[in-house]
Amino acid sequence: MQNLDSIGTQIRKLREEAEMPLRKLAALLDIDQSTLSKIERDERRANTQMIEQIAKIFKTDKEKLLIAFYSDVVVYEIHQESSFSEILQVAEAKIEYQRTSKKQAK
Amino acid sequence: MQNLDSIGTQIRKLREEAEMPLRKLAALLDIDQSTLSKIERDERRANTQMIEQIAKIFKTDKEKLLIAFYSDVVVYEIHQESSFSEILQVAEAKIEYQRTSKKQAK
DNA sequence: TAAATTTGGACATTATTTGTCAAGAATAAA
DNA sequence: TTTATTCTTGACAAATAATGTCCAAATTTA
Repeated sequence: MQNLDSIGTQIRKLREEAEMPLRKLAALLDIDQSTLSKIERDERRANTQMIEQIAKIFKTDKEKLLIAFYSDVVVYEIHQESSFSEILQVAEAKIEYQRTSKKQAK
Repeated sequence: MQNLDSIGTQIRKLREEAEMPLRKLAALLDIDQSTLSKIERDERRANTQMIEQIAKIFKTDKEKLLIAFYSDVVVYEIHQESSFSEILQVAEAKIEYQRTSKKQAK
């Protein structure tokens, strides 16, 4: 199954497996080390450019990281809602509908 | 199946079915009419308190409106991503995991 | 202990969201 | 068509949230 670790945890694991200090990864990403520390502990959000750079640095699948990243975003938005399962179903149907119809569903 | 109209469209339909002018609903919700106009056309976001008030005003199912609202939020966050289906799957698994485990998944 | 690494918190800066207004466009009524 | 009503648009300020930066404290490693 898919990796259910948060994007922060996945980044930290990649970094630790590579035995790279946080300070160094922060430098590569051109962000403050305290910012990266917070990202790895899910106190701040990464952005997609960072995810892409991280995938390159650790030679890992960019798409998997992006899935971890966006699923965290989705969880953050709806985790408190009891009907989360219906919400996700409807969201999927909406996206599919937008994709398949020429005209944009407004 | 569920209603795939955007939350804005659903609000507008409820209001028009009740033959209530936008101006009046805006007053009931205590927001500017231009703000409501934008919400109905999905240019601005409603919030959950508005949704709840609207459900009461038009005596409709609050939960269905909330599902429309949150699914729009989710669509907005991930619609540009090709792996949206996987993202939603992982998001659901994450939420279920959080719910079933005593300890919070961090 | 000393060195290196990571974390926490404060703060300024920037970006995004929200509220408000007034004028213009569209629609309906007279 | 004129008038009245309703709705939309854009501009702007105010409030809120996100981001970048610094530095000292805490933690971990050697």
